[in-house]
Amino acid sequence: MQDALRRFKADIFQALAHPTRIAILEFLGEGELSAGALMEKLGMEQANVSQHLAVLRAKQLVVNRKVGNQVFYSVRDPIINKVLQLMRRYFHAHLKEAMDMLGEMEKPVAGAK
Amino acid sequence: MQDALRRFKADIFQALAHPTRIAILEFLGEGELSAGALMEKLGMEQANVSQHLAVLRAKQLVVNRKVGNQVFYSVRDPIINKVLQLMRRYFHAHLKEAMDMLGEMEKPVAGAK
DNA sequence: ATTATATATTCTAATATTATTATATACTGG
DNA sequence: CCAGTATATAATAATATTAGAATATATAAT
Repeated sequence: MQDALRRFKADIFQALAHPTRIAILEFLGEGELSAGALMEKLGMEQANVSQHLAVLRAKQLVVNRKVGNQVFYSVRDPIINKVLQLMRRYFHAHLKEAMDMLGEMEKPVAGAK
Repeated sequence: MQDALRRFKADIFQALAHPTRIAILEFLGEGELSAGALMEKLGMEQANVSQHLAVLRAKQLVVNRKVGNQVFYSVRDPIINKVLQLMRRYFHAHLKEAMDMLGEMEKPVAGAK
């Protein structure tokens, strides 16, 4: 069971582990948005955004409701926003190292990347 | 910049996105441990644990100090523990769906899984 | 010096994730 | 019904991550 719980958490983190999906969640943190609106804000391909939304849906991080032609998305549980908030704090606490990490982007650590 | 920030966050989440690494961080949450002790607790191959530690090190989620023969690890910033705590709350809030998700483990969603 | 112990790295095959392109579905207005 | 708009899915090629086996390095003990 302990292990199942960890797999669950890992799955959620996996869903969070993409800049586009983080952007989506951050935009949705300010309120409900249609898929099209998100696409606009992100400035990305329709199909790509839709796929990332599918990932977030699969892990139930977002919910959607259909209104006529459009599909509106929102974050299911504000805890997720809190997690992202914590990450912001973490980022600021380690700004310097973070910048370095972003700069290199290619440290030759085995198995890592 | 906004985008760099999101890449940074995504990278951290990526590092968290594995059950073994979550287990490692949770064990370390209770206090410093040697690589060997972790290996014991996890019941996994030495090389495998070492690789996961390398990932956590690369993202600076853990720090290590060498004492003679051994290497002791600890969590660098307690914010990470808070994140894991929040995930526990999230898990409990959605226990039922979580169980379902773990049960299936193979929903055919495009781009996902 | 030799052997033993603790930990890290390299290599590799299997698997998963990603962006892109093409196509499909669903709803709306005429 | 037909055309148009909004969104989702499928297929695919490029890339990344994973576990496991083999090997390397560093320290300690004899």
